[in-house]
Amino acid sequence: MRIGELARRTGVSTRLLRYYEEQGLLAPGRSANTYRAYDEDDVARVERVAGLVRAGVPTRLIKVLLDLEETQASGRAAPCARSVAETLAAELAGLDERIACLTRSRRTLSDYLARTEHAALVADAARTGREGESATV
DNA sequence: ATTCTGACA
DNA sequence: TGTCAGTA
Repeated sequence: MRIGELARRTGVSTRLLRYYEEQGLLAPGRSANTYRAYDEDDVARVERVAGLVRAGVPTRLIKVLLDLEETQASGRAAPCARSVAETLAAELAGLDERIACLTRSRRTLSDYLARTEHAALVADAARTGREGESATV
């Protein structure tokens, strides 16, 4: 199928489909007319990518994850290359850093607000019910 | 009508 | 990301 149909079937714009390809997330073949040619597997692949993007995973990492899955699917040789694990570990460290930074910001604003006559507006950190977090994709 | 690449907002 | 251009 060509890009238009894939876009309709996955709900992902043709613009994004080409962008994903540019990022190495998709590798459709080309028909004689130079049009991109996608197969059924690409439909699932795109849905997978879209899900990860919605989960906030950077395309750079999605590529790592997808490559890893393919490696595990075809050759059951290496469950997870050390280099891949190191990339993921570095990403984790980066997230921890950002979380720490955001936590400081949160505390600063929270403490300040608590000192005003609007202390009641301070969101309780322990508040549960967190929505919008898409499940494991 | 549909896709392609590159570029701008 | 959307969209416009100029093609094939």
